[in-house]
Amino acid sequence: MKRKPYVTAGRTKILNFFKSNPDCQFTTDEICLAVNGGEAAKSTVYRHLTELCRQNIVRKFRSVERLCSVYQYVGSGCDCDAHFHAKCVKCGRMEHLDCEDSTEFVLHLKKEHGFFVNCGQSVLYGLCAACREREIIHA
Amino acid sequence: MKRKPYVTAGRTKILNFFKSNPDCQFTTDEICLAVNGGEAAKSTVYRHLTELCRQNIVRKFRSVERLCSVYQYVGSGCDCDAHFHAKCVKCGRMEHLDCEDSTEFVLHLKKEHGFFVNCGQSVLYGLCAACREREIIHA
DNA sequence: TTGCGTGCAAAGGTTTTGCATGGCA
DNA sequence: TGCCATGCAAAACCTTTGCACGCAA
Repeated sequence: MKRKPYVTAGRTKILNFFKSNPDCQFTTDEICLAVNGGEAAKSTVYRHLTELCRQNIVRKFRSVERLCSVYQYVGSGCDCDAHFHAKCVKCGRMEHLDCEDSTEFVLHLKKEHGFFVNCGQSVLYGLCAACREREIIHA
Repeated sequence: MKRKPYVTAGRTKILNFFKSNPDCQFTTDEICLAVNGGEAAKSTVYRHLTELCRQNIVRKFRSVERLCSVYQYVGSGCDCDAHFHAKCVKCGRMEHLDCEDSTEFVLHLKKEHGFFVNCGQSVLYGLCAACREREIIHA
């Protein structure tokens, strides 16, 4: 049987997609769909994502809603291990909380609770201003 | 073929296990094993856990290490939606950060970032004091 | 021709679901 | 007897892995 012609699901395409949607997390489904209309093999996309994670260019998180992974671009030179991340459960946008209060809170955790938090791994979930607004209007 | 006799994997057994290990998260494997030596059917345990979640007695989280869920007792009368949780990635213990600074940080997120955080859903990952100590000694 | 990227299929792990049955009231 | 909890198996879902092949240098 003839195999279908190859679709480029290459690293560059995936990276470009991430870069054009900064601060957002995507499932593998979404990445597949965005990169080539879902035509490429999932396994190929997984392989690229695994490699990109290994190189600290993207980061792998666990989805709160579903039992799957989500990926986000972190290669923008921003040190994501130094601040918290706030993810809107509505629109999926990820905010980098790179402010003094955030740093202070990390220090507080260390001093008062003896807890050495790993910021890069810790995501705060909630509603961003825009989505909150929309929710109030619709209520 | 004869089916093996029934093992009580009941709600009460699971609840007792959770209560005797407060602030800890468990995988379904661990729950099965603890409740009746792993003899009960997983599906039954899942059914109980789903029901307990629906009633807000236990809470379902996503494991950071593996692609599976972990469950934790939250029915102790403590309002877990009002404070952050810090989970030690080493020992698995979950600390409730019920302090003023935590509350203030939530307020800061709202005021300065317009972000309405859902505390109950937000888990900070890192190392607790004890595990950090051990890590330093072994280094 | 050589080597890398890709597609396909199978396997592995977690969770859900359907159905028949055990066991208690 | 009737009902609910349980066991078992299959299915669904996400991810990984092995292998063969397309495609470009």
